[in-house]
Amino acid sequence: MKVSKDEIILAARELFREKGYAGASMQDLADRVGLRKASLYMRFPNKEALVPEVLEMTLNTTFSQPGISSPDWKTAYEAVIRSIAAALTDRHRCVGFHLAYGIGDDTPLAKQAVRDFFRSHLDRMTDILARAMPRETATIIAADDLARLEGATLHLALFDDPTSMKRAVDLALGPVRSH
Amino acid sequence: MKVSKDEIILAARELFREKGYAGASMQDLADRVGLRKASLYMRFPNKEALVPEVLEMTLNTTFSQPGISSPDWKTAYEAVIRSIAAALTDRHRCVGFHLAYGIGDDTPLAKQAVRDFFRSHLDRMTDILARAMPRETATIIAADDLARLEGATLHLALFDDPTSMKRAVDLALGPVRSH
DNA sequence: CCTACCGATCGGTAGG
DNA sequence: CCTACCGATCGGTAGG
Repeated sequence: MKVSKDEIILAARELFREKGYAGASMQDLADRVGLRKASLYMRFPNKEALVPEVLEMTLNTTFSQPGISSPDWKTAYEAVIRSIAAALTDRHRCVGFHLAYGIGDDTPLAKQAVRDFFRSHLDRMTDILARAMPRETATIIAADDLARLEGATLHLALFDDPTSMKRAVDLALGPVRSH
Repeated sequence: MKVSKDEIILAARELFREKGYAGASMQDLADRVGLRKASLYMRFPNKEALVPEVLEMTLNTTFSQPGISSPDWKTAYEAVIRSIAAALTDRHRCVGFHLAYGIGDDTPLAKQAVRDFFRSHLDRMTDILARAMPRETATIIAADDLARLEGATLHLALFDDPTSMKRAVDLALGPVRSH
C-alpha cells in the first residue's frame, strides 16, 4: 500500500476546490496520486464517497488548531476565526462552498455531508459564543461571521485580494475583544 | 427563428447557477429550450461563449432596477443592494460566484467575463458611495458589502435560510441611512 | 494494484 | 434548424 487513503483525500480536496464536484474527474485524481484510476475504487466505492471524507478531514484540521479548546471563549473564538481565514486565504477558495454550490440532488450523501460540514462549523462557533451571550445572539453572530469569511473568498479567487478577508477577521474579532 | 437568443441565455444562466460551468451540458441546455443540441451552435460558437452573455444580461438586469440612477446617493445605493439581494434570495445562488469558483485557465474568455462582471459591480457601487465619502473608503465598503451578500448565499443554498441575507442588507444600509 | 474494457455522455462538426 | 456522426472522456467494473 504505497499511497495512503489520506493522500488521496488530500488530493481530492485540492481537486474539488479547484474544479468543483462535476469538474473533478477520477482520472485526474488518479494521476495526481500516481495510481491507475481503477485502483481508487479499492478505497472508495465511488466518487460521491470522497466528499464526506474530504469534508471530515477539513473539519478536523480546522478545529484542531491551538487555542480552539481554550476555556476562555475569546481565545477560542479568535482561534476558530483565524483558523478558517488562514485556510481560505491560503487556498483562495473554500472546498465546502464550492461543493455546496455544485452538488445536486443526484448525490444525496454528498449533499448531506456538505450540510453537516457547515452545520458543524456553525454549531461549534455558536457554542463558544454562547458562553458569553444568549444563544440566540450567538447563533446570529456565528452565521454572519462565517458568511462574511466565505464571501471574502470572492475577492481572493477573482482578484488575489486578501484585504477583504483581513477585514472580515477584524470585524469578527473586534466585538469579541471589546466585549 | 422560434427560440430567441435571450431565451437560450436565460436558460443557460439557470443551468450555470444550478450546476456550475463544468456541470452544465449543452444537451441539457438544448432540452430546456426545446432545440437540438447542434442548433445551439448557430447562435453561440461554443459553450464558453455563453458565459459573457449570461453575465452581461445579469449585470444589465441588476443595474436597471428603479432608483439606481437616482441623483441621491443613498437612494441609489439602497436600490443596488436591494436589487442584488433580491436576485440572490430568489435563486439561492449567485451565477457569478458559481462561475468564479468553477472556471479555470482553460476558458480564458469566460474567466475574464467573470472578472469583468464583479469589477462592474464593485465599480458601480464605489461610484455611488464616492459621492459622499473619500474614494478609498467607498472602495472598501463596496467590496465588503458585496462579499457579505455573496457569503449569505451559503445559508440560502444549504439551509434555505434567508435571515443572513436580510441582515447583510440591513448592515449594508444601516450606515448609509445614518450618514 | 494493474490491464483492459463497458455504456453513457461530453463538446463540437458535417452536410443538408 | 435538423439528422447523424466524430473522437475524447466520463464513472465504474471484470478479472486477475
